[in-house]
Amino acid sequence: MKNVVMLQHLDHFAIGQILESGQVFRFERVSESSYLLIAKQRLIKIMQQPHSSSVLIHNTTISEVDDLWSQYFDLDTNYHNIATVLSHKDEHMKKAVAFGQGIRLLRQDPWEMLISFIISQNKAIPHIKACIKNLTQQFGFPINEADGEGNYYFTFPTPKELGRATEEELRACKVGFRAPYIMDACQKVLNGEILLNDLYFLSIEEARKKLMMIKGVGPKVADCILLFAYSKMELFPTDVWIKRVIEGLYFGGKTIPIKEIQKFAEDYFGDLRGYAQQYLFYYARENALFKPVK
DNA sequence: GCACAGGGCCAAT
DNA sequence: ATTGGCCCTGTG
Repeated sequence: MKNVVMLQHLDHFAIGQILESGQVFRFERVSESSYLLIAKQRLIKIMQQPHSSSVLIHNTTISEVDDLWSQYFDLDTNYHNIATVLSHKDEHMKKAVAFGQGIRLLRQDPWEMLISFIISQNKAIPHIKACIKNLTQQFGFPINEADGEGNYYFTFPTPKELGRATEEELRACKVGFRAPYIMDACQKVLNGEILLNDLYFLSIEEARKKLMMIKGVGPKVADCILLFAYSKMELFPTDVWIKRVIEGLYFGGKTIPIKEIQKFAEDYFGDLRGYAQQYLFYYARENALFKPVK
């Protein structure tokens, strides 16, 4: 890891909150102020002291920051305005936004998000991370740079690479009943039935419908893909955490159907509901809010 | 040690 | 429209 780039005067950028808010799975926490991240076929180390507006990125260059990381970290979006609007909704949102101060919505790779969120269903985040790591080690290729301690990391396998896997090989990566789902995704992408690059230009409803043609992709998984890869900020993926935190904060703990929760989010958060979802997810999960008591 | 739930979805009723 | 089952694993 040789080249180091320093970014200064970053507004609303906290690497810990960004990576730990459940939108990305290919990272490792090295210390409180240091993370390894695998993205864009690269391995970088990001260092940021808590509450600092400066960030050090190891193993990259200025031109890569301009060409890759600026877009990946959504540096052109003004999060000050977003955070201000959401904070003024009510006291709950004020707390959630303050807690998640520095969160940004990453612009990630559609294929990686597709497979990652197929795997995510009915799994806990550490387990999701482990499965994805297994897949990359089995079917990706080594990134030409170690982490400084001799550990090697792997690219996310392409549709072609992953498409060569048998169901047994996939199950050996601990993905369980999702193995046929992954195979179906590979097949539909490889045979051109799903053109991931075209989804950028479709309406949300059309893109959603396309993604849900893949086995194992339902409404929640499709919304995560569209939010985290295609930057459809007017989506509000509603998982168990979001469902419980919305019910807890806005419906007195009453059980509410997911459809109604989505409608509430649309009316209440408007076009900012993708951001609201991210703050609320991080807030609820980190603080274990509204977990059913045993 | 065992029951349970985890960034849900499918298939059968 | 509703519901049981699901691979696997960390947590209680």
